[in-house]
Amino acid sequence: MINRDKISDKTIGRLSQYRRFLNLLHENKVKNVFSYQIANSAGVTSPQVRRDVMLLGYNGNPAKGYNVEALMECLAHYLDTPGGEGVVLVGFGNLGRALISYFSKQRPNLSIVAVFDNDPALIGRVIHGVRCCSMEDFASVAQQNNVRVGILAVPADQAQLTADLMVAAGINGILNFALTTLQVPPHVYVERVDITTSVEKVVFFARKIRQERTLP
Amino acid sequence: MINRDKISDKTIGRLSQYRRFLNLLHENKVKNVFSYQIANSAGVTSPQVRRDVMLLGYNGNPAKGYNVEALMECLAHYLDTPGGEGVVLVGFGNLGRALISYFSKQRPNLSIVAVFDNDPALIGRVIHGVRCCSMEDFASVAQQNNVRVGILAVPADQAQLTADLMVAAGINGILNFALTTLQVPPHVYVERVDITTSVEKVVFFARKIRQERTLP
DNA sequence: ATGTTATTGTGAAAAAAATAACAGCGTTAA
DNA sequence: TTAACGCTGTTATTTTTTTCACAATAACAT
Repeated sequence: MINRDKISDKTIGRLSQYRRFLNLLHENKVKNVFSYQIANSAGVTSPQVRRDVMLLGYNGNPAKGYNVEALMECLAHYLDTPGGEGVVLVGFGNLGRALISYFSKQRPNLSIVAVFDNDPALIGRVIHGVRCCSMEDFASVAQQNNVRVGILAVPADQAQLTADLMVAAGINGILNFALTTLQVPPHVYVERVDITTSVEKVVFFARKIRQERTLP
Repeated sequence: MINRDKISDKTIGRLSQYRRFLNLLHENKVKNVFSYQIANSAGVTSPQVRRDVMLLGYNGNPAKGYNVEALMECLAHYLDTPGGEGVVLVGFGNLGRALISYFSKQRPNLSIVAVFDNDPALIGRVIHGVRCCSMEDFASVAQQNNVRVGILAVPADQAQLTADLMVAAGINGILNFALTTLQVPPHVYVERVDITTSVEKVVFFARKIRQERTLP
């Protein structure tokens, strides 16, 4: 029996990464893989991979490593929602469009059910087969499709309002690209992608490396 | 003297977030702020904030809290490159354009020096005052402008090649949006923004919350 | 059969991060 | 002037996460 209780944020992130590599292997008809190979592809250590895999309850083979298909299946069973998960996207700007094309290349388990924007000029436009709807239809579309996860790609000043709409429509997982910390009830999980912070981190550590290479 | 040595990735991320809130306060003419207010804005705890601020070497006042301007200055001194940092962006697709508009609203300390793409149809196009250049000019532009940080917003199959070009041109900090783990020399810092993984995390934890609310 | 090899699975140790706890101290108000 | 208040600065504690280390083991060659 898998214990899904005490699993951390970080572990899920890594499992998701491992899966991408496994997909690649599977496409190339590779049958087995060692922990250090997975580790290498994800930029982590091999004990880390073994430990993460242990959580899944999957057992590898000391001589052949992990069976690619079996491990993929195990990961899918662990990470994916049975029957697939529908996601809504709010914001049909450049970022929204970029996200749509990310998803169009995705596995079928995750699909964008609908895209919304409050700019009348954008409503009705189609990209990658997805049509932009008016925000007025948000609650009804989300509820009819039983959507639980929303992606927020709107300007910061509309983010909280949009998040409130999402929560009211029954969504309890939000991926937030807006440069704001959202206030949401405790039963809503928010993952934030903060591009400004990411850039500042890169700038800082890149500079730090340069300084360390120059001085000592 | 500030000790920049043993600072972690996560701390820098938080400092960057604090700064955004401080900016907001400053615009609103707020003079002082308490640790718990900063904590609240960034979704962390107040001891965490005090601890992070401690690293900067800045001291607050037990009765008034932190002086907004002084703390901002301290953060700038710590995080920013004196004279500003120029950044190059590769990839003029939807994501690239979204990033350009993110930056156009940014503080002047970070600026996009140039944007590149290898699609001839895009070269010469201008967005937010930034013109798209050919990849052929990459090395010369990057070196002439002394650029150290690059943003990678190209499809996965071109990511490694582009990263190699960046490294060859003297860049030692990369923000990678492509769905690949880059292989770079140890003196190059890579920060990855993995949208697929982020979505899968949200899906997982949203589902977990639903299950925990239904069952017990 | 059996020895060899390279890997897994996992408890134990170490490291890192977050949290708690509280002494010390400006400020304010009496 | 002084007492009360509520916050900061910092040390200690706890929790979480990662790494280490090695016994157990399946496959393969001999």
